[in-house]
Amino acid sequence: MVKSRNTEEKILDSARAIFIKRGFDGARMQEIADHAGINKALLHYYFRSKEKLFDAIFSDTFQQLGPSLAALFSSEIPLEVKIWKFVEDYIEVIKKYPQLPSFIINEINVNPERILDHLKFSDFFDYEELKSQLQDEYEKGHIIKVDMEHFVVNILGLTIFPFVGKLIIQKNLKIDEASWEQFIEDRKKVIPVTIMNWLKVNN
Amino acid sequence: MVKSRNTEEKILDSARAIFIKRGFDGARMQEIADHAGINKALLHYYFRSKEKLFDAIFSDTFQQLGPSLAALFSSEIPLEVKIWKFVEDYIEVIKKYPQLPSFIINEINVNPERILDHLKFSDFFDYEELKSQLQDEYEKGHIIKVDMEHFVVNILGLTIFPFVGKLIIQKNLKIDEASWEQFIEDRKKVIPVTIMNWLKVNN
DNA sequence: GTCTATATAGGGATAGAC
DNA sequence: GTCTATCCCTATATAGAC
Repeated sequence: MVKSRNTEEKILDSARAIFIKRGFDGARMQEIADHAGINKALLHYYFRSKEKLFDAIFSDTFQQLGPSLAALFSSEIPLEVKIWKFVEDYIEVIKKYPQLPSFIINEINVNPERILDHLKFSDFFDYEELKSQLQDEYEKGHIIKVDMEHFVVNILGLTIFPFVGKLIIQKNLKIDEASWEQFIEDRKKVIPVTIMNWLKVNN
Repeated sequence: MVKSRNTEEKILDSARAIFIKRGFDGARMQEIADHAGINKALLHYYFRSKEKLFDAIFSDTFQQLGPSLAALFSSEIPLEVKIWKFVEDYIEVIKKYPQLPSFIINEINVNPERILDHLKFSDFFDYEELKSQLQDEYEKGHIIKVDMEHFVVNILGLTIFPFVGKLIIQKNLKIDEASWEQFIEDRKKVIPVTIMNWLKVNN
């Protein structure tokens, strides 16, 4: 029983690593088995098929993300603090799974129906709270008028894009691995500044 | 000869469509053949292997992108005009191949070496020109001091992310297909405003 | 639960007729 | 140049021993 639990976890960890690295179509059950140090047949013993194994790791991975961020964005703290904290937390989360955003984009592109149900933005954002907060700040004259949708897409784009475009950016802007870490660290400041300056009322 | 040219083009068009839709690993030579209305064996007659076919369409696709944008960014027009025009042009280009950014991210993630050589940011940006322009504007007191790297990543992130994240964004922000078109249209304004406000000197 | 061996299918690639 | 038929390998999945 204890043994079994360990094997199942080894499989899940290996499957996650390989699926994220290769994508669903590129992943091989053999490679997952090798990575877990077990036999291919054992994968099918624990999870009936490749599809089911994929579903298992995908749900599992997503339950590890999100929660902390959801709480943050729906909370009653000031908008500016929210932005700074969100970006910092979000970058830290992605750093743990740097290939995850690319992977998700991959799979959604290739097979939307397989993956879309797993994803709920609402785990991350409380839109109504955010929407009324933006409206509120605008009415008080603290910020310019912006659509919640563009606000969300701006923050996510600024935050996520460097991770999904990492190799292209690195190669073309000639940023080596050491500088890259610093570059990401710098974005924790650049992104909130970009957003806050965008929102700032000037006249 | 004329006939042959047409067949080759049909194959390239079909291959592009299927590769972009399914990714390299998910693409099937059979599906490409069906899409082109020809036989599977004919694919191998024109292009020896799946890999070679992939390389052919990839180079080909990229030669269609870029040129206009490269010229724009290295030109001597004012920074603000450059940003507005770049975003507008870039969005228009991506709209022709909306799945292309996801596809590139896919393939780079899964098999960097196969694809990375095809990609040259320098087709799009002249960094030195841009860098000195940013420095120049800063010294004149027109804009705040920003790193060229973050400037580039900001613009690209704001522009590209909506396309790669389309389905997630649509689903979670409840934007239907009709509104989506308008949303993208709106970004032609939102993005330059975001960037320009970010750069604005306030004190 | 875990292994070896094998069934079965799918897909890239080639042979050869026309 | 284009087709049909087929080869052959690879990958998922199952059977069955231990």
